[in-house]
This record gives sequence, C-alpha cells and structure tokens, in this order.
Amino acid sequence: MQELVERVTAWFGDAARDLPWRAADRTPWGVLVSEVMLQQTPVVRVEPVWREWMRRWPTPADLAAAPTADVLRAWGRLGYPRRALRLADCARAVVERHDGEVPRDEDALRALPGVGEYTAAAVRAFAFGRRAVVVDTNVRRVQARAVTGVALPAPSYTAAERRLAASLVPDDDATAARWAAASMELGALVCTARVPHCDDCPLRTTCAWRLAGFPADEHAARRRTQAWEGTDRQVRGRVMAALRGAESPVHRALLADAGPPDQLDRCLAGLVEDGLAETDDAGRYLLPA
DNA sequence: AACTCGGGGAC
DNA sequence: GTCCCAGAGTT
Repeated sequence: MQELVERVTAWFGDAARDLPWRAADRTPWGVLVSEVMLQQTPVVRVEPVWREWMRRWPTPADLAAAPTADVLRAWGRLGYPRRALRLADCARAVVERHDGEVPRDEDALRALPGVGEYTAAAVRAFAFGRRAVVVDTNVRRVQARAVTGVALPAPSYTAAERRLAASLVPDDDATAARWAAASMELGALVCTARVPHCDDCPLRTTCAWRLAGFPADEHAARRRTQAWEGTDRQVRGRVMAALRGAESPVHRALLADAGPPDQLDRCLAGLVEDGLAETDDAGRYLLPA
C-alpha cells in the first residue's frame, strides 16, 4: 500500500468524528440520506436534521409515503430544497425499482434521483464497504496539496484529478473504503481550505505543497464568489421560509417582503415549476401536498 | 463548459 | 463583507 494511504488511514483511526451515519447500526438508506444532505452543506448543520429525519422516516418506503409539505418542512434550512424533492423521488425509485433496498450496483445508484458521481461512489464505500473512487471537495484539496503540490484544485473537477484519485485508491474493498473516509476526514479537519493545520497533519513531512514552500493559489483570480444579495436564490429562500412557516395558504401580498415585484413573480413561478410550491384556487401559495 | 440552485458560520 | 461547505441537473 502507498505510504500516503497508510499514514492517512492510521491518522483516521484516532481522529475520526463520531457521526451517526457512521455508527455500527447504520443502514444503507441512512448513508444515502446523509450523502444527499451533505451535498454542499456542512456536517454540523446536517447532523440534527438527519437524526430527526431518520427517526421519522427510517426506510425508503416511509419517505416515499410522506407528503411533500412534511418533507420540505423537515428539510428546514439545509438549503437547496430541490434536494429534498429528489430524495423523496429517490425513495420512490428505490421502492419501485429495487424492492425498497438501496442498490449496490454503481450504475443503479447513479440512476437514482439526486445521486451523481460522488454520491454513488460514497454509498458504495460507506454503506457497502466496497472499493470506489470517492472524490469530494475535501479529497480534491488533499490530493492537490499532498500530491500535486498546489494550494487548491482548479475551479472545476478535471479528468486529470479523477485519474489521480483513481490511482490512489487501494485495491481491496475494506482498505479502499477506509481510505475514502480517511481522505475526506483529513480535508475536513486538517487540510482545510482557509487555514490548514499542517502541524497536525500526518502528511506534513511529505506534502508536495509544503515541500514547495506553500505556493499561492494559481486560480485565485478566476474564483468568483457567488453573489447572494438580491439574487433569485435569496428571494426563493425567503419565499420557502415563509411557506414552511405558514399554517395556511399565503397570499402573494404577504410575500412582498421577499423581493421586488417582478423578481418575486419570477421566483414564485420558478418554485411552482420546480415542484416546491403550488397555488390553491384562490391563487394563494402553499407547500405541495 | 457554464449556469443555477440556499443558508449559515468562521474569518 | 468574503469564503466555503461530503454536488447534481440542465442547457
């Protein structure tokens, strides 16, 4: 085994966080739910929502039968609520296509709503203990620094990164699955984006970025922070927060604080189009049944 | 390849 | 105010 893998997996033995979707009594469905919730959302915010979600809907069949309004309220403020719709669609697909059991086959996983390249690989590794090339934002950063010797990976995932990641994955299932969890954990806890904790890193003596003298990020100029103030996403978020909190359908006039009239209309139409909201016969807005 | 899609905590 | 977070789907 490569020394890189050995050092990181050994470190993981002591440093691994005690997360509920890693517990001995975890289920493949619980792992899948956690992965969807964790898409672009930090662990600390997901954990309490995941616990309540799994208590309420422990199996795909349970979630498949839940009203959309309940699903969206339970999703709460995790963000990107379309993920909640896809997760419910995913539960129905698991029930219909796979007799209620999360499939182990990578192609079958990828065919599920809300499951892309990363999530399919993560479920393979973490739910079933199988070999998979699991590359998230943490792994990209760890290999960019430790192997390639640059401060941060390119803005978008490249074929070269995928090839490098594949070359690092150990051959046997158990070690590969452990490497996947360990390399992600290193990026999340030590090899962090803003202020890396190199003194605590198991790779501090071999890290290519460190040995090169911590060269600056070459892509810094091209990274554009996503605008937020005044965007449709902000307005949509305000509308969804209002609908989640409402006990009865909401008249458009009561949503006027969410944004300027034209933008509000556009966002309302978009939310209806996305299946995140609907209107009653009086033209008021509510979460879908 | 570029774009859209939330929300909040750390700095 | 800026950055970043276990990405996916659409165009």
